[in-house]
Amino acid sequence: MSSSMENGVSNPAEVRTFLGGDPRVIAPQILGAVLTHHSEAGPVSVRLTEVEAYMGPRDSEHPDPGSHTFGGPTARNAPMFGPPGFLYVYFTYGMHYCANIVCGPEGAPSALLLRAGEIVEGEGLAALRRPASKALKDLASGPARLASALGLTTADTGRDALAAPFSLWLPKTPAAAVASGPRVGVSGPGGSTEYPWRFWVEDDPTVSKYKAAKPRTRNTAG
DNA sequence: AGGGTGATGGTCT
DNA sequence: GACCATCACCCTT
Repeated sequence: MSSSMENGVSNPAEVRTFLGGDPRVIAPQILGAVLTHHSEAGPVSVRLTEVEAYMGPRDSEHPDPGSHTFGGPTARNAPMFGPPGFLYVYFTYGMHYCANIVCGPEGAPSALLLRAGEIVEGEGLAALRRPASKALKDLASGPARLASALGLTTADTGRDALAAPFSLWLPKTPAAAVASGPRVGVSGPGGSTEYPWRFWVEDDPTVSKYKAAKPRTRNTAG
């Protein structure tokens, strides 16, 4: 066993218990964790440096208008209503995937959006999947970039992140300097400072660049 | 270093 | 049919 393994936890039962609570509490502690995906082309591992917490539906103790569960269960968000430790992957903007790890006890759905990380294994494969990336630190410096680098698509939604072909390793000592602020790309009150549910490792170069979304109209003529 | 914008389709009302 | 939990690229400073 490697020394890094001795400094952390990868036992699925232990990790699932850890994920079974409030994602806003889990978020600062999961930073530094390493998620691995073994594909036929090889493994890619990412050390998480930025996550966002999303809470349960309307009738929960903490209503979250920014969450996909706000309107209640649908076919898409079904994994969020299941047990913790499973993946919720969705397709957005007609071209990108974003990956979450489900948190909270079953019946009180919540999740952590994996927003950014450092590729610590399989850089070559990750770079093949992310041809536009010009620097190693940008391979997973955004939610769609991270999903792409790991090779995650909606085919992976509902799959167990703690069992083959996935694994999740948790460090025993959490990241020292964690910052928090409003979530990115969330419109309405869910994106305000009243919901400072984005957490990141301070001064880490792989954290995504915050760019406020500007409202735009789309040309539907034709 | 940072703003503007085209691409492109699932999901839900 | 409006809205996206976005990215890359092309501009201007």
